[in-house]
Amino acid sequence: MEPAATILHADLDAFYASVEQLLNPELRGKPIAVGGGVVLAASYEAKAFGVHGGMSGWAAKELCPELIFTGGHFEEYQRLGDAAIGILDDYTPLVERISIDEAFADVAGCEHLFGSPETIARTVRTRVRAELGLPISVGVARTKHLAKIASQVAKPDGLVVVDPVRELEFLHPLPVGLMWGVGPVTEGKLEDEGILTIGQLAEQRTEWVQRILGHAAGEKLSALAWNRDPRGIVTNQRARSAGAQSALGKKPFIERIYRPTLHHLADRIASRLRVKSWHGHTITARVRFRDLRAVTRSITIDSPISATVSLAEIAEDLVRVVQADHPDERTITLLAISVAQLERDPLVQLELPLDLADDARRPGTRRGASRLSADRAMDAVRTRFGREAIGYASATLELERSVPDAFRGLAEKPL
DNA sequence: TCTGGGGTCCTAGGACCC
DNA sequence: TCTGGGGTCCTAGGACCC
Repeated sequence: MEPAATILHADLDAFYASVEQLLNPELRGKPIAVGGGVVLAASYEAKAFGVHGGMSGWAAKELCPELIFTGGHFEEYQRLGDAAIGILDDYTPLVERISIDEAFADVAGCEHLFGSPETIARTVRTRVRAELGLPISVGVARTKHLAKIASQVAKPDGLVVVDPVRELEFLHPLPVGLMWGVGPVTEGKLEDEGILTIGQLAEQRTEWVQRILGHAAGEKLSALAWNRDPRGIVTNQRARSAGAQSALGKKPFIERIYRPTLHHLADRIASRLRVKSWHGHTITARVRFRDLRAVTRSITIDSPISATVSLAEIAEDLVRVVQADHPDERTITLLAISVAQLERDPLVQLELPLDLADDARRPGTRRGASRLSADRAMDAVRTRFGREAIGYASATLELERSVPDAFRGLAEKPL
């Protein structure tokens, strides 16, 4: 007997835009974009004009002069996204959330309670529409990869069930760009070889694909082209790194500019880490120049980092290394910090001089411990009175923010 | 007037160790 | 002194995902 198609992939359609149209009936049926300087999400009416996420607001307005810019209901995005995924939880504990608006679920063994996978998918779609007022597309298949492709094919507001005996019939005529892991670069390389469909990719030997795309990517895509996808549902994924970035427009590459920005970024990251008593060992700073070329410098240190000022100082040092290596670059357009090699330290509450990296940088001092204590006091104030209540002077200066902090939180993966 | 923010994984070279 | 091979870690860059 063939294994059954029990994996669901559920994906809310044009999510932020749909929420805005839900909240304000006057926006329904109209081309709208969430965001301003950059389009974070576009309604289907706007997509018909070629407007899409990531595009500058200016370019979007060119394509669609009657485009309405709106948005800002961040709490509603979070609440409705959680509620939609919560409906999946009613049918199976095996739910893997991918982002605010997307999740996989495995309903194997749920038939006697709730009906077939297709029935459950229909029920989920009906409930999301009835209880939340939002359109959601669902794909049902035997593997995650195929379920994901099915939901993309089902959009907007549709359902596609892939019969296990007709998988390749469904998969092979589709363009390679629909595959997980094929972006513009890979698609271009394959097109150069005359490969446009998943079926054409499947015809090639794995060794050949690996030579074109690299060892790992070649092996993975060759398998996926035959719908060989070994991945199961993984619940409660934790982040392996935490970062923050800020686009700056065009700013001179000088300390007076990058120092306050790095402190603000360090503050965001370090406070997130401290909430969960995490710390990290590898710190990466990224600087993007005017031509969008980005350079990174990183360092791995034995002792853990979770104090804001220590993280900021290390990031500053890394940025100074970038500057020394690129003396001709006078303008920067983005700064980013990321912390990886995350660990939870069982000793963290002892307030030992944990920040040995900082101490190593200043032999004979024990400032790391006091920094962490000060941070914890500040965290406590923020817990009671909100993030904006208190902060480092240098980090709370008037920074130009292209995207509000409330939006940033939506993209964060739980630590 | 091209490009926001938070992530994951892979590759390739070099250092270092056995 | 030179030479071999394998494994691991670190660093920099890049592709991709939502």
